[in-house]
Amino acid sequence: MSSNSREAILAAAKLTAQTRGYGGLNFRDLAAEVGIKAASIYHHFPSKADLGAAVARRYWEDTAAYLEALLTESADPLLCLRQYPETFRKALENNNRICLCSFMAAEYDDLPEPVKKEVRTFTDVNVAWLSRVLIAATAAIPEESERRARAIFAAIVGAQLMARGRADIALYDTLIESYRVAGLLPA
Amino acid sequence: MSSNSREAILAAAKLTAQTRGYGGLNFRDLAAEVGIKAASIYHHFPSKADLGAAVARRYWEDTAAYLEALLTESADPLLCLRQYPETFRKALENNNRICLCSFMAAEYDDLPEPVKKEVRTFTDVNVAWLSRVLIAATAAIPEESERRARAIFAAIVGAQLMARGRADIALYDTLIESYRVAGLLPA
DNA sequence: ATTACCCTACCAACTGATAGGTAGGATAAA
DNA sequence: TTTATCCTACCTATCAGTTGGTAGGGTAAT
Repeated sequence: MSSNSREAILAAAKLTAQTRGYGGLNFRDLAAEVGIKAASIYHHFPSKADLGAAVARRYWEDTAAYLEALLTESADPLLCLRQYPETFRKALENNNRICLCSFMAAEYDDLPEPVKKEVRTFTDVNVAWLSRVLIAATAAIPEESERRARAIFAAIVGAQLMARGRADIALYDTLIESYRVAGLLPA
Repeated sequence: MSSNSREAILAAAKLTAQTRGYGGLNFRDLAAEVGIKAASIYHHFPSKADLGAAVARRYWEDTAAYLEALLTESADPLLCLRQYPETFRKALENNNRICLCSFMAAEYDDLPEPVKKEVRTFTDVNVAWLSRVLIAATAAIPEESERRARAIFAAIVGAQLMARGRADIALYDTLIESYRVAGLLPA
């Protein structure tokens, strides 16, 4: 445990950014949540941009690990695919939060370049995983499955955002169900 | 012409909010764009919350009028439906902006109640219009078409957000095309 | 004695908001 | 037709609070 505070900062920043975005992050509140002073954060992160990038990076790293574990546990790729929307549902369950990178995608113009890069990678990780699972589950050709992977990802992100705007998880569920009915997601 | 500045403020605030959100709005920059002083904005809007609500309200009013005109001009509801994604495309064309209410949906927790209300109405206006057109175009039952309307709206919002995160309008186009292929949107 | 970690005490810049005033046009009573 | 009164639309000056960030010092473990 080289640094407990660093991890605590990262965790608190993640939760805040899922509710208030990158612009909503501030050192004082963050420090208070962790139990240190604002200036002490600078010992772990040289600037807000660095913190933001670290948070976004950790976010896609965790996502990648989680999705990988899903595939390892289950032999059935179709089952994995059906479970995918559950990942985004969890954010809503956690106090009507949304995906960190969805929020930051909205804030894109105001993001420092290093943060932008990590946000982009989050999308890449998700699309790559979906595409891979899609190929395994439906035997589609790579190019086609990549297009479909992107469509699924975008649709789910939109569903999450719309559900947040109503603070209504049930709305998210019906949207996902509608995607299945329409044929965007496997039934 | 009771007040030209009021309209100018509304127009400038709309553009800014589409790029930086409600939190990104500030009186000084806004005033500078309009050509007046920050304090003078208070003559037209009692508070930032009032300004935000007025901007969001004007936004859905304009959208409602535009969509209504679409229906009036064309006799074919299916054609209207096919044109719908074009509305959201225009925001991206305009300097990689997104729908004001998508951004504000992300910021939902930090929004004053009056602003929240107008943001919700924007969704209602869009879903109601889509539902109506869907019924006319596909002869579906109201309940079913409402579910589908919501799905279409959410998917398009997601596509717009994803395209912004890459500053890539072509990505938006391929996503919409994928929705058609998948059967979410009419081909 | 060096490093990791955290502190107090600042700072300049910026935030929404208020107080109080000015210029000019409309209205209406004298 | 002058005078008094009010209104719209803006101004300057200032406020208290918050922001990201810095300087420099303390302390405990290695």
